[in-house]
Amino acid sequence: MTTPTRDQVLAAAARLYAEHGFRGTTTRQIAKDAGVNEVTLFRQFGSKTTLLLEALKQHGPASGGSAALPAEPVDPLAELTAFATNTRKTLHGMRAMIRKAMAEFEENPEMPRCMSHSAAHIHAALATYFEQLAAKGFIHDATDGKAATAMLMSALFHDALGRDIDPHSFPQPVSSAPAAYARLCLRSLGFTEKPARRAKPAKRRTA
Amino acid sequence: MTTPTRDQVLAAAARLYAEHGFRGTTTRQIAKDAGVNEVTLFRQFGSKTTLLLEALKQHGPASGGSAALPAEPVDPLAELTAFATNTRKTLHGMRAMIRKAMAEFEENPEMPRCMSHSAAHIHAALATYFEQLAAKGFIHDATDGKAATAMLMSALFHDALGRDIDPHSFPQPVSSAPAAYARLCLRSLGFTEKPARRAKPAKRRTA
DNA sequence: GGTGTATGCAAGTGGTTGCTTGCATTGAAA
DNA sequence: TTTCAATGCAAGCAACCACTTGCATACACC
Repeated sequence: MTTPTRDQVLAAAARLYAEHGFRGTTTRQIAKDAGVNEVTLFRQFGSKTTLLLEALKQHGPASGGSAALPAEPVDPLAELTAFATNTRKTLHGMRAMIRKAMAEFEENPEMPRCMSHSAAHIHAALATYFEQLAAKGFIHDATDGKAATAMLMSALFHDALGRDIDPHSFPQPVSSAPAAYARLCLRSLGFTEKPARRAKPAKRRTA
Repeated sequence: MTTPTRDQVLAAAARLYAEHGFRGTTTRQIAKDAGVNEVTLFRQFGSKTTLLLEALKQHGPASGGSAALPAEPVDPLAELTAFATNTRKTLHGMRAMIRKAMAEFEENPEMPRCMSHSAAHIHAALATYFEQLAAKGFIHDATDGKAATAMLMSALFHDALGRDIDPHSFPQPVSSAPAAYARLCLRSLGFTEKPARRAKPAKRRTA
């Protein structure tokens, strides 16, 4: 069922949705961008709504795995910085689509929810990582792990979505921001940049 | 020039924009909600675009002052918690309008920018507060104050905008979240819940 | 060859949208 | 009383929208 035509249509629909939102995306433009006739859209998907829903399910943020957190923490600051950098970049690449989906939440709640699936995965990976940090003695306890997870994800999310709108509200330059978020997050959990219990010294990046 | 008619129109326009966005807001509906004839809109404002721009300038988030941070820090944890609670509530009340404005940033950059004015005020007040915390010895230094400011604002912003979409990503219950954000933020700056240098014991709210 | 399915093309339908026009009404200032 | 600006009302306009219909074409499978 994955005809090339269908994929072209879904890709064009997802791209146009990210650029213009639901109301701003017209079936004529989708057909033109996909190189097919407009009636083909309705014959294949029935309506504009189901077409765009399918497009977001397929070309949404599900494809990017992007977790990139080690199962065994060794150098928390370096690892969390890499995670933050990676996650911010992924979110930044999808910022237009995320903004549109969030804005249309009241009118179509399914679209942002299908995106929050991937966010939930990242969130869960981060929470697990913090629990292991606590188990290994890198941080005092994990009672605040959930709140710290939410704060770090919020910082990355807001940075990815809002920096081009209001750069003044974010640390400059952008390349240093994820590291700052990671460092503050770890410190908020009591991390002192050296493992408490006996842990291998491991390689340590010079800040 | 502030005829009652004009104000009714602007209020209705702002409310409908928050609910349906730019494309979803029709001049017919604005006129109906404001209780005036549709042609009055065009005679007074010329076009739908200038009307909505004016509506967001006037009924945007400019009215809410809401800073609520003391000039002289005494009990940082209590004060920052109050600030976080207050700010989150304010942002939450405007979440629909903020979402729409952010989503339409590419097509109309002025709308979200006029909203970021008030965010900049809150941001600046928070940064100043952190500087005073450092000066008073509550926290070690203020080198990370800007990043911590951004992180706290991001947490409040993301919470206010995203909790109804994806509640699973945020600390539960919502009433405890601002306090958690404030506590983690202070700890990330080295705050140990008791002033370092000699500071008056002052009244301390029992947590 | 015959059949069925996917697609293209042209045209059209009913509805909505931003915006305009022409004319009547009001109400306050001159 | 006259004047003038603001508003209402009815109608309409041109464009665009999602979606449909009827028919021709192409291509795969039997």
